[in-house]
Amino acid sequence: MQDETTPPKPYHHGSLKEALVAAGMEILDARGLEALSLRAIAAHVGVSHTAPKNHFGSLKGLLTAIAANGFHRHRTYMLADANSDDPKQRQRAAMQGYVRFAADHPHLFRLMFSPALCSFDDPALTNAARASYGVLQDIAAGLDWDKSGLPDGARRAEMMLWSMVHGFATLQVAGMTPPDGAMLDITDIMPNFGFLAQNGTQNPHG
Amino acid sequence: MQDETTPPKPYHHGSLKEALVAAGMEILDARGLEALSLRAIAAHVGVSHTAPKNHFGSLKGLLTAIAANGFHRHRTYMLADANSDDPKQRQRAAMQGYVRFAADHPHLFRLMFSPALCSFDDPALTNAARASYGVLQDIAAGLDWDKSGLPDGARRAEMMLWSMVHGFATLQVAGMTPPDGAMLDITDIMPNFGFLAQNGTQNPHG
DNA sequence: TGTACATCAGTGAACGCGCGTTCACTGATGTAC
DNA sequence: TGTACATCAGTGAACGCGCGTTCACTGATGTAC
Repeated sequence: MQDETTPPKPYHHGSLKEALVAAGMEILDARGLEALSLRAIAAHVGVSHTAPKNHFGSLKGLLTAIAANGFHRHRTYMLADANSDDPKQRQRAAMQGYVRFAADHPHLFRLMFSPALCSFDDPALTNAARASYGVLQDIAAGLDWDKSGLPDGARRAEMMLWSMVHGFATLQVAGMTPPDGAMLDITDIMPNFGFLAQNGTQNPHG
Repeated sequence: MQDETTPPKPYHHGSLKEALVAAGMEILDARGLEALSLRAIAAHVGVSHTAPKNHFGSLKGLLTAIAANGFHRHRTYMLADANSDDPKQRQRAAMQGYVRFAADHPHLFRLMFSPALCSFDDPALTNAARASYGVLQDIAAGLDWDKSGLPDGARRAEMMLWSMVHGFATLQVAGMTPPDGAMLDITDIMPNFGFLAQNGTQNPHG
């Protein structure tokens, strides 16, 4: 007795692949990385827990797809203010976007940097990660950070910027702040980076 | 038939608590964080897997003790050159020690910064972590990093230094390096920190 | 236009695994008197 | 010096749980002719 408003659930899902990735995201945000199992994801979509195998091969394949999607969103966060006229503002926004992404999706962020869980042999994942890293690269290129005259100055600047913002995000996600610490903004710990500084935004004295 | 060279194993271990922590360290280094279970640790010591409960209450209690021990070793790594006459060298060594610890004990490092796995309510853990952080604080105090005139300069400098070195170590442990990247030394990405720089140690040109 | 058949997508029961915890217990130790 | 007893430390079987994978299967779709 199936009336017209509740059509029978079709045998084939139609877009199960995308649905599984989306479900994985939701479980990550709601219940964390430890709750992210094949069975949990399949149940969230309302499908047999063996169904994902057809699309992803194994759990690791599904986690890899989720991580790749995460890097796309990560990039979007960093480009939130990409249309701003003010280059300083664009750069600040990218740094803040990196950190905000980690704060909004701490477990996804962890997954994305866990080579034990997702496979960085997968081009979809590495391409997504590279695209996200490209935003950082563009900023580092303008930094003129390394004045030592040594070669590899560009890479040093990139690695410096990446280390700092990644460390900040990681520590924040882990709840690690200096013993007496109030929350700082990422741009407030890099005032020496001329065009990144956001002087006077909080508690200016004098 | 027990000869004198193989005395019977005593019913009481004598120093099971310490032995369990040591076993946990060894399992972490040899087989990783995922292999670190109550049963594995107990088996490594040669004891019933319910025995740890008497000393640690639960798995989390044992992991917390392991993490606390990890922070002690972490501090020791940073103080490797603490007796050097050259303050620059002491500071460089501390940064490098932070990174080297993570490289030598990647899974322990991960555990130490996983509040989901070990309890930061335990004073033994927080004290050990604070002691380790103190080494960073001492370095940051000499940095004169924040020239903005804003209050909280000390905390900004600490957080900057901590973020950078922690990010660098985390990315290295995760196998994340810039797309074309050879391995850099932590001190090579911070040449602008005057007294931390180690100019000309690799590939100086001119 | 119809039919046969290969392929794809999803099912559901069963498997073995390792996990942390509970439980009643026993061996060893320490302490009061 | 001896004895009773409480406490501590470790045992080993059993529990229920959730996991990823395997397996034989069935429903749906697409394609060749």
